Amino acid sequence: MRKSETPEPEAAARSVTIQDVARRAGVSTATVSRAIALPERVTEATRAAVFSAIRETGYTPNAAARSLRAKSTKMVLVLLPGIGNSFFTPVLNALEEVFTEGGYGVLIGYTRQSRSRETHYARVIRAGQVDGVLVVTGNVPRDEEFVSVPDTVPVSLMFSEIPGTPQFSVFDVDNRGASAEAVRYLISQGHRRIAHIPGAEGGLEASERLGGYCDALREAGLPIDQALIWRGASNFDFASGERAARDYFALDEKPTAVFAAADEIALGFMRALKNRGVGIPSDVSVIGFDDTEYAVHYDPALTTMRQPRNEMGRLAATDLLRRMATGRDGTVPTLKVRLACELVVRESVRAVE
Amino acid sequence: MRKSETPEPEAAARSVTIQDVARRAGVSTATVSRAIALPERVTEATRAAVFSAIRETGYTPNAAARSLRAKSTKMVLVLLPGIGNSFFTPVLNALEEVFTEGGYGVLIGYTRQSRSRETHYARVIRAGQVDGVLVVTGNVPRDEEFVSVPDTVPVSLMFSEIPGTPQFSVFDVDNRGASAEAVRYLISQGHRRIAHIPGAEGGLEASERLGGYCDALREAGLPIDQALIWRGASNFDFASGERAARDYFALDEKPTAVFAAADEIALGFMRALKNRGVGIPSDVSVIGFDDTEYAVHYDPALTTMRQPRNEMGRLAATDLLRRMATGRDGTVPTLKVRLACELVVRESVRAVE
DNA sequence: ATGAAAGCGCTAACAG
DNA sequence: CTGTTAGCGCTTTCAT
Repeated sequence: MRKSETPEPEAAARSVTIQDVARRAGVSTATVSRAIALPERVTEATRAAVFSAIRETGYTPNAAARSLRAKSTKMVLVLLPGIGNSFFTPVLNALEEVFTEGGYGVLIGYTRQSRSRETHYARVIRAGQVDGVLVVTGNVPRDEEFVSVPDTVPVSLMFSEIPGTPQFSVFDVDNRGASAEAVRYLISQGHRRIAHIPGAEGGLEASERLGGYCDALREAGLPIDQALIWRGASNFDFASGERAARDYFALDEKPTAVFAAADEIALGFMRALKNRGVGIPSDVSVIGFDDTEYAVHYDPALTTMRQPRNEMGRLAATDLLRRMATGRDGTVPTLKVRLACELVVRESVRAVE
Repeated sequence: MRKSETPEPEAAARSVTIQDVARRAGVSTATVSRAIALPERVTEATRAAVFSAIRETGYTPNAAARSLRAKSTKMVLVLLPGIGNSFFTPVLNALEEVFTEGGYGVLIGYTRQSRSRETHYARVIRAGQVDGVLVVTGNVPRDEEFVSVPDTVPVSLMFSEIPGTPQFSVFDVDNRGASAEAVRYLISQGHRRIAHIPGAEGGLEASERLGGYCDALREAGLPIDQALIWRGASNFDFASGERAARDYFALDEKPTAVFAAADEIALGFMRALKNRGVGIPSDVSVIGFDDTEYAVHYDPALTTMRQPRNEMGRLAATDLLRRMATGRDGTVPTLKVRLACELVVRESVRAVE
């Protein structure tokens, strides 16, 4: 291990630059740069000399200098809402994998539904710190600055579109249609009195899912009863489901089935009911939305509409990669991809009559 | 909205630089730089002129140029193992919050227990792309290059230390002691025949927890029976718990209680038992480790040893912030912080006899 | 095929 | 208090 690897004893702190490599290889810095970027454009001998100099010095190109010159940072910003549920874990996993493979680093940002945070990240983008942005959230970044950015940096949206923004690629599902399908399934199992626990108001996903619920009811000639729509969810979380349970218990004429706008809501609701001795699905059937990790492991295993989160992540990342590669000339068209959801039948719904 | 915000029609693509601001404000670039960094060092009038020029032009300092000059990127790298469970969600949440507040961006990297990935991230560090590194994982990055980096960039470890690396700060829990405490609790409830489902072999955490299990048994004068140690976990995941259930059913003389090395393992195990009609805790008591989000919502709610993940994240981030602030002179001592776990009694353990 | 030189956008001496 | 100047480390013409 004891080699001539320490250039000069006194030059302790300074890190090794392309200059050091050039000197050592007996060539110019331009040649070193070329040997790395365009190996076929230098002599075999030169290349060898350069690479051994690189190895000997332990040289790694400085990212900031490269970015400054190239006007590209090889980083993307992934914006998440930052609510602490696990819905986003597989998404982030897929994104990190594809981006890293494509040579990009992943900078994450949690917007936490806060204006100042959105402004902060808008600044990050304008500072040229990232080459692309992926907004993974049900919450629309309302910041004007934000919507004004994308002419220079490609932006994609996951799960929730922003109406009137053709400059963004979008990867989502048909929330309304899938929700209708979920409710139709309940109806097909003989349920006639079906309640709904919507997500937090204000979000596009929540209102679409509510819309789908109503569609299916209307379609079947069933009445839409406001007493069966248990609003008040603060998020797609357990607590919202537990809160909805109070509405259930307050009701005289109970529904036989419930469509929750998210798995976590469904799980919270089920737990609260079981705690008070209500059997699922013997007394009430429950269907969720998302198919998160815990849906299958819960008891009873949750019947739900699966959103292909991993696939959506892979597609969104691949598209962004493609758009970033083609400069910012906007020659690459944006994509609006709507994936299919899939009904996953497990144990939480039973047929009645 | 139609204002003079478009500087020159032809200067479309080029982004606004400090030069543009200086010209507009009628000062030098140095003054602009100062007005931003050291506002108190310029005249009131100058400051006003500069800031209105900034506003008018929509200027945002270029991150790459700043990093190149300042030799600091204001970014940290958070390395995660990348297994798809939700254990890390709150950790990442805490980290992002503290780092963002401290003015740092968070670059994430999933090592996925892959050598090449570790090498990749070692390169990111050496490229000066980050000012600090947080290794959040039970898996030790074995890469030599990795261990050789930290003289230049502060590195901290969470959940699992690397023996012989005083240059890293460490934030973990006493896995062995906490596990012993969990098993002691089982013993205090009258259990004498207690099984253990260890985590994946090779990890320090898994072996420590197994050690704690043995400690508590020995302490109580109970035999350590290899037939009650159900090895074969591949990770801290559901599947490992389900696999352990097979060992349970294969056994003639069943244990009355089980200590699982992680909540997810416990949940997978419980689910498998319940599926075959085994009651929890009526037939078997189960205790977990971690207190992840789902432990409390499961039925029965899981009794477990809580790791203060959020607090650990906050402390680790704060320490790294502090170490990054003090240059790389290494004058700031590293910390070895061992936090206390807490037994959370819920419904999955019952007293026997 | 290689080298010289310019310059990306910014900050930090150093003068004035 | 403000301007001039140099230069961070790299890539990229433009010559040779």
